[in-house]
Amino acid sequence: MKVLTKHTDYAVRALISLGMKPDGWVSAKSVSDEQAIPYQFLRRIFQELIRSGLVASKEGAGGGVKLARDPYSIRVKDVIEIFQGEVQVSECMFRKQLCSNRANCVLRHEIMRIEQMVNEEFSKVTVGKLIGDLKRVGQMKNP
Amino acid sequence: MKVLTKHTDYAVRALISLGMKPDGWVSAKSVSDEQAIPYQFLRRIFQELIRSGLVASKEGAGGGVKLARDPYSIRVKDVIEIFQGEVQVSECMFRKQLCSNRANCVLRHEIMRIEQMVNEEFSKVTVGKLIGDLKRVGQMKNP
DNA sequence: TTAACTGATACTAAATTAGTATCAGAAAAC
DNA sequence: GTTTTCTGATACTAATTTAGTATCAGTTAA
Ligand code: FES
Ligand code: FES
Repeated sequence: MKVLTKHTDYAVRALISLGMKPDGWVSAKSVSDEQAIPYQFLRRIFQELIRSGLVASKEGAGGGVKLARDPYSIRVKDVIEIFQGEVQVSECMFRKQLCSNRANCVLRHEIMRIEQMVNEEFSKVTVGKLIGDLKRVGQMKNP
Repeated sequence: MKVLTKHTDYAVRALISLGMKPDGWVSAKSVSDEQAIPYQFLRRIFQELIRSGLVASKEGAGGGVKLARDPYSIRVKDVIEIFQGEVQVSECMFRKQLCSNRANCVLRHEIMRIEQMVNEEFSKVTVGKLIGDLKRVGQMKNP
């Protein structure tokens, strides 16, 4: 069971990459090279991030992308939601016909409790925090 | 983002169904009818559950399946692992070349912390507990 | 006017998930 | 002893999701 798809994975890494070069525009090409993400795939990921307002872009030579917001305001949860939709453990494990009182359903409670926890956890992790961690430990190659 | 697949969903519901009729063998057909799960699909799900030792089976007329263990010992986590493998948030968000010190990787820590929490939560929920909840609230049609 | 970019969108490939079909064999019922 | 009711095993197809590619139009700076 894998929770994060490549879309999310690449997107977070691309955002971190941008967050580490806060001045000026960065081309998708350079991020693609640096992070070894397939170029065209990354292009489309950026377009989503741009549409969602996390990333700003500038066309033409010398253009590129950069973070549109404070890295600490960009939560991994936001990225997941852009590419994978709302976290939901299961639509509804027990169908309506079996579960007359949906609002009070105890099973649903269990599931939603877990859902909420996952959401909270992914909300705590921001791009800014990840960059901070990386810098502190000094693991990422390109500074 | 959906965490549980139909396999897991159906399996848990089938296990609850069995757990509610603790005496004697129950045919896959009757569970299929009761829970509105495609028959052949359910057959294969039972075969997995049998192989994994959660369910016992008896061939021939009058045979069928039943829980092989105490319902309180069957965790939803076990079922997930049978059908969807280990819960893992992401293989490794930052590749080896970017992340020299895998053991100390801070990003990995975040991810594994979340992974562990999800696992713990799904470990707390057992078939027995779900049956207890259902009975207490009296929602499921067939007793 | 050319080179380096993004915007938009159509397309293909691979993997996973969901579901179906079939045949063999065991046990009970008749 | 043969018919019916069941599981064991396995092969197959369909649908959906995920991953990745390709192309062309348009913008900007040099
Ligand atoms: S399980 Fe869906 S409402 Fe109860
Ligand atoms: S992100 Fe994979 S080890 Fe650090």
